[in-house]
Amino acid sequence: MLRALPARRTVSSLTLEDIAKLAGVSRSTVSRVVNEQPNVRADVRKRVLKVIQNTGYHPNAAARTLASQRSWTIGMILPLSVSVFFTDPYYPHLIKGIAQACNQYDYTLAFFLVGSKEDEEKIFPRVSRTGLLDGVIVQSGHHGDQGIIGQLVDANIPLVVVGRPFRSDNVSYVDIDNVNAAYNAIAHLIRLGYQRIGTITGPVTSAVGIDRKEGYRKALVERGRVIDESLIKEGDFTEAGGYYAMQQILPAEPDAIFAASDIMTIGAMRAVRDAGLCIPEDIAFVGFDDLPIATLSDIQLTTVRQPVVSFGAKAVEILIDLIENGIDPPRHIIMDTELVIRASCGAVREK
Amino acid sequence: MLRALPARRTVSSLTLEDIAKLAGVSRSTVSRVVNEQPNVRADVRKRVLKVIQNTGYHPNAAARTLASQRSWTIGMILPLSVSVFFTDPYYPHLIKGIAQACNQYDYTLAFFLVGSKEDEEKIFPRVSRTGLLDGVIVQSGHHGDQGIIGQLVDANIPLVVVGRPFRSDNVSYVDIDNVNAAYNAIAHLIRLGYQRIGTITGPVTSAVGIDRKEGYRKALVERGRVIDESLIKEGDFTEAGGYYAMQQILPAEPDAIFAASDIMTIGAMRAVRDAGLCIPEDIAFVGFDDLPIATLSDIQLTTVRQPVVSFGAKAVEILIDLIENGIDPPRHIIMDTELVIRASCGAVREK
DNA sequence: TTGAGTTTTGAGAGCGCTCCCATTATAGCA
DNA sequence: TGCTATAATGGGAGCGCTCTCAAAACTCAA
Repeated sequence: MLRALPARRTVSSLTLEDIAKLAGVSRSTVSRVVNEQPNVRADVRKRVLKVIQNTGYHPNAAARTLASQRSWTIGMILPLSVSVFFTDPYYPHLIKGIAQACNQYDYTLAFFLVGSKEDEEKIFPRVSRTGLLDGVIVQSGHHGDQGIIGQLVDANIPLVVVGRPFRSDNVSYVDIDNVNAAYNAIAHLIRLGYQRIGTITGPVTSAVGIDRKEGYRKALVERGRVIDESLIKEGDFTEAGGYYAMQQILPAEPDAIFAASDIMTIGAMRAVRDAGLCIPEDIAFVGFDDLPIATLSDIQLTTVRQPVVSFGAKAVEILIDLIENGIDPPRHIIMDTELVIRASCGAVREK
Repeated sequence: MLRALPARRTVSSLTLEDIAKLAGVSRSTVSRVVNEQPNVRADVRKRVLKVIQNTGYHPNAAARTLASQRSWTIGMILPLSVSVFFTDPYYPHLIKGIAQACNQYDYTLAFFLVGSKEDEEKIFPRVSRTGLLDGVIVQSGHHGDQGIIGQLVDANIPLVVVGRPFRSDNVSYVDIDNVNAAYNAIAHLIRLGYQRIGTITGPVTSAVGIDRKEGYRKALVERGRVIDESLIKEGDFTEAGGYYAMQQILPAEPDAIFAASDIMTIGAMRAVRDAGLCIPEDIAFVGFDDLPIATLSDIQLTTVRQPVVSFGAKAVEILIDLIENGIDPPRHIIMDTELVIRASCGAVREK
């Protein structure tokens, strides 16, 4: 043999049959007890439970999966540029929401990070192995996620997308109303009397980037304002991207900025301070996310709160629903956002 | 029946047998081809491969695991306080390292977040189900991880700990020399002429907290300095914790601070600025980690670089070694650190 | 052409569970 | 007390692989 086979683990762990023998019943009865099924006499159930307790028996996950065609494992795919994953606290929050919900429903969470082009090509074969996953959650909103979403849909694998994907028919997703959330943020700035409101958008290759920009335009246009393209720059959801975009907007002399994420807002505010200007006196800010960093910086951030942890929890719930009750029709969940008003927009006096 | 059983997925996916029939060979031969074993005639192999390609066949993961006693899945356990997970960029980096290595070796990564006391109790039963995981990586350095580490060791489950655990005999781990790394940082500050060097430690319930503090003491004592306890405060690896600890140290009038993480350094520097002092003129800083945030703030951070992404990659490599070649003897890997000198320690002029 | 050695192939058993169905025990009622 | 309806139990088949072992096919030298 050219290639050494991996060593066979010889863990002599207990089987259903062993427990059955010890409890003086059949395999089937033990199975019923383990799976909390009815139709087992109370005293028998108790006896079996005692043997299980004493022996520390756990059912073999693979055998169970093979026989039941269910793995009680869901996959989480994060297709994203590396820089964003490391700087944007959005992801830890999402992961937390998903992981917690998995704990709660006793599902195992398999984690797939798609960092490179090669990862991208191999992700579908890896994820679609039968007997591995019951369903998949994909974080959308970045380039390159359409491929895997399409493949999963075509393969009829239960799927929930976090953030509405571009082609959203046939796909279940959890999202917020990005247009409306941005609209409200801008309406707030207009109400406060700002005249030259700029925006740092997300990548225009993402639904999030497009929708929040659309909300910005809509709010201005509805009030008869002219859209000044020099007040609009594209960011990439990083601190550095926010800084750079802000530098580009500064010559257009904005008096308020709406940025499509808190982390970009932090970067943009740094650019403003570096230019010797004051926040919010010279330029006011509204961010997006309301993650802990929003209150960590010197200036408390006015920002659109989106329930990121709940995204995760909800995505898991829906996915389990799809797994157990079929993927049709697709479920679409729009969660609420809220404009949290703090100091950076100039509406509140700094303490 | 009281409790509805989950719907049985009726995915009529292909089996080895199907491929065998289509290729006109036996199940065994197809298995050999799939597993890249020798002793298959070249033309037969080609024919089988073609059928696999055309049909899009993937072996069933559960069946394979059941028969081979190997799941090609490893678990990653993050036992930690929620606040740290969200603010410290250490974790995304570690996750990246582990996830990338799993991609590379074609292992699946199962992710377990232990957030609460209940999670803590349930984690071992969840992880130790046979047929689920081939091995486990645990992030150490926090309270409450000793329980799960001990249980895994007792159960003979292949295990690699990231960060030396308290009881480190019998346990494989990946770590740095924290004492020495801190020692070098302090030596650098002494060399620059600072007289009242303080430190913000990690929790003294963690090996990291203890060791880095020990390095601090050692460097000072070796040079005949007296340890001033009012210059030493405990932090919790959060920005807010760094801020608070710094506020407590300020009355002791330090001229330099070594903080046990970059994120705490950021907080501490904020406290210094809030007190109207300048960095590094009034108080110099050395941090620990050298994650991207170190260069993101206004003042470029001098900091001890530890190879976090490599921790993850190395941990996976060692774990696979343990899985394939047995867990004895335990493997201990100490990786290199490096003091990265930037502006915050006063050694370099601010650009 | 034959026979020994080597390579290639196929059949069988079994991994540990679930689920169906047949059988047996129990309860309820006349 | 017998009879039926119902609850509890056990056995068998099968999930889709891997791995061992025996059989078949092939090689090559005498």
